[in-house]
This record gives sequence, structure tokens and C-alpha cells, in this order.
Amino acid sequence: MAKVSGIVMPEGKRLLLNAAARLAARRGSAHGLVLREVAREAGLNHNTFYRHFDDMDAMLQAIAEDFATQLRQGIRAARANAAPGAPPSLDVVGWLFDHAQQYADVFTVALRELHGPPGPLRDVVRQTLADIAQDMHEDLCRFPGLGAIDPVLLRQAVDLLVRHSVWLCLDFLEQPERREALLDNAREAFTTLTLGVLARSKP
Amino acid sequence: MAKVSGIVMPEGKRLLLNAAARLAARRGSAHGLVLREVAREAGLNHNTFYRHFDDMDAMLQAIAEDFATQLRQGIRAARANAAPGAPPSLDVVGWLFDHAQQYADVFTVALRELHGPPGPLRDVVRQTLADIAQDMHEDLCRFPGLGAIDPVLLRQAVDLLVRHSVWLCLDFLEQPERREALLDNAREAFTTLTLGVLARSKP
DNA sequence: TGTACATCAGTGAACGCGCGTTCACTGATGTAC
DNA sequence: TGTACATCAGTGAACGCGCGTTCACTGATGTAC
Repeated sequence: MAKVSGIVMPEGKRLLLNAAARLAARRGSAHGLVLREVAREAGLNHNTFYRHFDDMDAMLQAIAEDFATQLRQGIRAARANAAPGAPPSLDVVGWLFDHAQQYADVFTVALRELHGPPGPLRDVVRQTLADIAQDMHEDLCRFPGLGAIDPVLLRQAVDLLVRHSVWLCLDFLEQPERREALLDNAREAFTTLTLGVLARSKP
Repeated sequence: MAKVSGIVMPEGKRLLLNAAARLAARRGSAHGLVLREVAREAGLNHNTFYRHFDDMDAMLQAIAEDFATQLRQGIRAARANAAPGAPPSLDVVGWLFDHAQQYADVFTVALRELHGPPGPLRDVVRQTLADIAQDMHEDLCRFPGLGAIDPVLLRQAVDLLVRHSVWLCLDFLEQPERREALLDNAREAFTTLTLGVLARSKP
């Protein structure tokens, strides 16, 4: 049984959450999910839904929390495993890809939400990505190899890079065979942006 | 009466298309639009829908064509009005903002589609943006002020910039009062990326 | 130890409602003669 | 010029269907005594 904030999550609830993520990924969006369809996909009576959620919005909220939890765990692991002495930012993108693939349904839905309509799910995704950008920025500021670098310009570049990585991650989830090309693309963007910021930071 | 490919478009059809774009923008996505709701929003009997479209998919197709037509016209105008002797790329972003605001509903829906599920609407949007990137790339390659620049690296930077501009454009449509800050952001990204590509192009 | 009771996930029937779709109709506009 | 007919946008009633929601039920698990 899976756990959520320390207490055991019933099997049916897990089945429903997984089914919802699967359906949402298949149709491209978590909006407009149909209660009876989710239960059917989960192999349960449609009324079992009400045992675990008040309504669809409550379930979307649970999915958002799932995503945030999984992503934060993944990033923490990536930073812990990064090669010492190098900026961990690029490893993080690779780990992001792997982690996204592992939870492909939830990640597809959540990352698409990033550019979607306003709402709590989008807010959770944006906040999580902002946290990641903040961490990357601090990593890079501390990294001695970059010398004297304008922190404001660097932050803008990091934001750009994180959003670009999200885009690449969505591409990767759709076409996993392009993994290396997409990672290369992230590396190129990282190099170009870093050199650009360095060029602008010189007195 | 509006025109489409040279022939007059009936008023009811225009009303339905506008109503659909309005509803889709309001709820964040064109997917899951409801036939009777669209007709209601247009102030028409729900059966009038069938006079103009076979089904919802046919209407979405029409909306995609609307978007592509309007965007291409806007970009053409922006390029024509660009200050001579400077790369028109940055003016294009400003014009994109204005044009997007003018057709806010269609643009919001279409640009969000860029990161959405596979489908004809997304294909149209991506192709249109790819055309824009191609034009920008050619403009910049011809621009003498940039000197000897690696065209491959430049193309990657331009793609990144176009996608970033789309993101900024969506932000602008949601918060028009941030127009200047967002345009500034586009300018900063342009400068940083251009300098980065230049730094990497040196022998 | 057994017994009685509470809790909780899951079930199945039933409801009212809005949906997409079909059909027969109206009324205005254009066209042939 | 008028008259007859075709075309076409728009209307309103009717249909069968899947939806969200409510309700009363079952059966397993845990707990008090």
C-alpha cells in the first residue's frame, strides 16, 4: 500500500488516482475528466469514487500533490547524486527525464498544465519549478568556475533554461527515442546561455 | 460579413466561431467544448451548428485555420513595418503581443495548444511558429552587424527565443499590465542568447 | 476466549438532467423563364 | 414585369444515452468488554 503523509492510502484510492492520471495523459488534460470513466478505468464501481473524494476538484488536488511530492523527491535525489565539483544543473535535467518517464502520466498532465488555464494545479506546478530554478541559481552562483557573474542576468537565464527543460521533457515523454538529442539540446542551451550571461557580466 | 478564401462567411458561422473561441479561452482549452453551449453562447439555436459544421472536430479545424491566417498576416505586417537596418526580430515580438491581444481568445487557446496533446490544432500552431523561426533565422543571418556567426547555433537560439516569446505572450494575455516587463524580458533573452551564440562562433 | 458493535471500502438501483443527433418545419434570398 | 421553384440559415420538438448524485445495502476488519 502506498503512503501519504504517514498514513496508509487505501488501494481503491490509489487505483483511482492512477486511472485518472492515465486517462488525463491519454486525452491531454486533466480538465473534463469524467467521474464514471475514471472509476471504470480503475475497474471499480463508480460510487467508490465518493468513498475517497468529495468531487473531481478534490481528486485533481490530490493529483497535484502527488506530482509535487514526486518531483521534489526526484530533484533532491538528482542533486544528491550530482558529480562533486561540477554544477549539478545538467545532471538534474537527465534525472528529470528519468523521473518523468517513471511517472509519465502524472508528469505529462502536470507539465502541460504549466501553460494551461489558471488554477490550483497550475499554481503547484509553477511553484515547484520556481523552487527548482532557485536551487539551480544558487548552485551556479556558488560554482567557482563561472567567475564574476551578474546574478540577475543569471537568474533570467536559469528561468529560461528550466522552462526550456520542461518543454524538452514533454517532447521526451512523447518520443522517448529522442532522449539523447533532447539532452544535447538542453546542454547546448545551457552553454549558450551561460556564455551569453558571462559576456554581459564583464565590466 | 467576414471572408474566408474569397467567399463570404455566413454571420451565424462567424458567431459560432467567435463564441467557441471565447468559451475555450475562458475554460482554458478547446478540447471538451460542448456543442449546445457554443450555440447558446452565440445566441443561436443549437441546431444551427449543423448548418455550418459536421461536428466539433470540424469546428476546431476551422478555429486552427483562423489562427494560422491571423498570425501569418500579423507577422507579415510586423516584418513590413520593421525599422530598416536593424534585425526585425524584436519588433516582431512587440507586434505579436499587439496582434495576440486583438485576437486574444483564439490566440490564448492556440498558444496553449502548443504544449498540449497531439492533434491537428497543435500541428498547425507548431508549423506556424516554425515558419516564424525560419524567417527570423534568415533575417539574422543576413544582418551584417552580427559578423561571422554559426548558423546552427543561431537556429537553436532562435527556436528557444520563439518558444520563450510564446510563453511571454501567454503571460501578457493574462496580465496585459505587465506588457513592458515582458517585452523587456524578451529583449534580455535576445541579447543574452545572441551574445552567447557569438561567443561560441569565434574560431 | 468469544460476542457484540462500529468503521469503512465497495456495490447496485434509481433519479433528474444536459448532451448529441435526427426530423420536419419556416422564412428569406436568389434564380429561371 | 411577375411567377414558380430551389437554396439555405435558422427553429423547435423529440429521441436515446451517459452523466453526477443519492440512497440503502453488503462484507470484511478492527475494537470493546
